[in-house]
Amino acid sequence: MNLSIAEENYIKSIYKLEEEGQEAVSTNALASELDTKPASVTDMAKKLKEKKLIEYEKYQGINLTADGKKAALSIIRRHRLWECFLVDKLAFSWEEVHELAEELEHVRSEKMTNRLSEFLGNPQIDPHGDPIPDAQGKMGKPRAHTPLHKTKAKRLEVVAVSDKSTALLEFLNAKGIRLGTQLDVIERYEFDNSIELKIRNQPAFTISEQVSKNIMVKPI
Amino acid sequence: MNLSIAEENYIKSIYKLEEEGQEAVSTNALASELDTKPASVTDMAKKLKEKKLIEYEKYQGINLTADGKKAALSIIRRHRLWECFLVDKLAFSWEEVHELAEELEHVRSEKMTNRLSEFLGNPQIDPHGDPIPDAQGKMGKPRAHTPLHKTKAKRLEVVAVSDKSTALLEFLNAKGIRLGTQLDVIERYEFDNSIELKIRNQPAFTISEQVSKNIMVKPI
DNA sequence: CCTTTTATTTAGATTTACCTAAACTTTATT
DNA sequence: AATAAAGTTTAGGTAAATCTAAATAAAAGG
Ligand SMILES: [Mn+2]
Ligand SMILES: [Mn+2]
Ligand SMILES: [Mn+2]
Ligand SMILES: [Mn+2]
Repeated sequence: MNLSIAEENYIKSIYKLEEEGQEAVSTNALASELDTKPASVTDMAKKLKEKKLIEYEKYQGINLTADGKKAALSIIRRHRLWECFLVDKLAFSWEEVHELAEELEHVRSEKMTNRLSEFLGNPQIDPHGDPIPDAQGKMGKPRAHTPLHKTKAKRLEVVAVSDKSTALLEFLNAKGIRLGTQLDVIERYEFDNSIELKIRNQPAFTISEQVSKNIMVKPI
Repeated sequence: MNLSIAEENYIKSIYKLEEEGQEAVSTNALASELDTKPASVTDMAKKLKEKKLIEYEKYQGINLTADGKKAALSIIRRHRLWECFLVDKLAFSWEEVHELAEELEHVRSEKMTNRLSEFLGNPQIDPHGDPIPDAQGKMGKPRAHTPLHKTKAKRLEVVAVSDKSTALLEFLNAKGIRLGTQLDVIERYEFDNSIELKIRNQPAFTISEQVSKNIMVKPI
């Protein structure tokens, strides 16, 4: 099954949207995820169905087949390993690596991927806290996928971020929030669902619901 | 100047053929270097001329402009740095890295390239003995470009190989020839220009002119 | 210098991945 | 249930990078 770069990007996005809970991935959702037009998605859906990577019936949305899932996990493995490489070895910061990994992920070589993993010490999570599928395509469940805005606990540790945009990650940098950061919830404001937080030895600050939705936490 | 992958591969091949001495690079030579058809080369030549990366007049062959040369050196820098990475950090052997670097070279990020170089200790030559252009696009002259079949000296050191095919490199592996290997020329046979060689503590062996043309040496 | 051979270009197709605009389905709202 | 709105697909096009076959130009050989 030899996939083009475009096909790989589609497969990865379908995987992402399925994982986010979409029962069947809609044409519009995919188009907006891939920053393309719905008509283009329909075209590609026909091609991926032909290749048996997705199930697709007109107007019924898209789902990955077992083969499609396998392909997705392999792409995601490469993506996340390269992100680790860029952060751990080339000293990039977490907001810089996603775009680069978006390209590096398309160099397909199992040997290189496995050697890279080994070189990095077989990391289990990438710089945004997402789990890295192993060579067999098995991915550890996200260590916690409770977003900050949905937890009741008062003392929390940041385990992942779900949005990898430079905008969000730079905001978090500015506030001193990174993976492993421990947070105290001072107050939740019902009006706009904003949350007041405190990090030890620092002044408290408030974040919007938009932000808190994208911070994955576990209680400590 | 944003180049497609195809354009980058053309630029790199033109650079290579010019370096090998072609005054003006011919359509056929480029086609065979790129494993494509002459008609496709003509099409691309028009496009690259439009972008001012080459000088080209119908039937007159192709030459890189200053801009074209700059682009070529930047691609070659990335290619060779990735080859170093694969050999030095991921323990690949020299015959495995060219194809992978052929893809990795197209991920364009000056920051990543420079960080990679630094991470590798700013290497000056790649695993095949070719010099690596620096961040400013300056490339050290090949340390020696005397091919074995043209030298008179009896005691030699291997400094580079000019053909990067798996076939040649595996042959050299089998004979114990790598960068830095010291060779004694035992005999030159005029009939077929084959050469009998000896490496210290090993039995002598003979190589064809085909092979000796691709081994770059310096006297010691 | 004329002719044959070789090299190169043009013309016309094809494939992939897009796009816009129009048509059609599904779903939501009165 | 009828209609409006939203979502999706089709039809028809474009641009990039290929290709084959035919035409044309350059080079080589007598
Ligand atoms: Mn990422
Ligand atoms: Mn990608
Ligand atoms: Mn190479
Ligand atoms: Mn390449």
